Amino acid sequence: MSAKEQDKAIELERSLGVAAVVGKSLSDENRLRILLSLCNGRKTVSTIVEEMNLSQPLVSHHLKELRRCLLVKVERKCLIVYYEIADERIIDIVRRLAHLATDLLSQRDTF
Amino acid sequence: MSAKEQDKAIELERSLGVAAVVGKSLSDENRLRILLSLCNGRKTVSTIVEEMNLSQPLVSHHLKELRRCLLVKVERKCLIVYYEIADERIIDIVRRLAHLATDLLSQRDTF
DNA sequence: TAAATATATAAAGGTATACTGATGTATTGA
DNA sequence: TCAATACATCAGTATACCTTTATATATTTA
Repeated sequence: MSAKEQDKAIELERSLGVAAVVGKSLSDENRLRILLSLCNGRKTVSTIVEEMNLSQPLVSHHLKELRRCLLVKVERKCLIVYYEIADERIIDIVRRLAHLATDLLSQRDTF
Repeated sequence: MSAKEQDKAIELERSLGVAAVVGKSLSDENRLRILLSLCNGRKTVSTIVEEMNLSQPLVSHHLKELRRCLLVKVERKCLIVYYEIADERIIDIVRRLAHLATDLLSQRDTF
C-alpha cells in the first residue's frame, strides 16, 4: 500500500464512527421507505403519512431521526412542513444496499 | 415513469425489508471496522480481536451478526476459524457511507 | 490424561429504539 | 373566537441491542 493509500485508509477508519450514525438510519424499513419516497422531490408530513400508511407520530419520529443524521432537509411554509433528501447519494446507497440484500438472500431462505 | 421503471421501483420497495436487515449491520462502528479489516482477505477471530482491540466474546458476537446477514463467510480449519467478506459490494457501500457521513458532518458540528 | 489454545455461548445489565395513544402548539378559516 | 388542520412532543411499554463476565466446547500439545 502506498503512502497515499495508507492515508486514505486511515481517513476512512476515522470516519467509521459517523458512518455508523448514518448507517443506523438504514437499519429500519420504515425509514428506508420514507427516504425512497422522497427521492422524487420534497413532500409534506401528511403526504408521507398517507403514502406510508403509518401513524403521524411514528412518521414524525423517523423524520426527526433522519434530520438528526442530516439525511433530510426541512422547509416550513406556515402550517405545512416539507421534507426533502439532503444528499442524493443516500438514495444510491439505499439502492445498492437493497440489491445486495436481495442477492444475498436469494442464496438463502431467511436472514 | 415507464412500465419497466415502475416494475423496478416496486421490486426495490419489496426489498426494503431485507435491506434494513443488512443495513442494521452498518449501524455499529465495531462491525464496520471488522468489515473493513476483512477487505484484504480472510482473517482468524484472534487476529480480528487483536486488531480491533475488543474482547473476544464481543468480536464473536459481531461476527455472528455479520454471519446472520450473510455478509461474511466462515471457514473452519480445526481449531482456527477464518472469516472473510462474502460479497465485495458491502465494502463499496461502507466506503460510500463513510464519505457521505463525513461530508454531511462537515456541514455541522455533531450528529 | 492434563493443560493450553481458539472460539462460541450464556447470563445479566443497561441503554436505546420502535411504536401507540394522548396532548400540545401554531396557523388557518368560518 | 371557535373549530379544524398540520405537525411535534410526551409518557409509557415492549423489545432489541451492546457490552462484560463467566463458562462451555473442541482441538492441539505436552
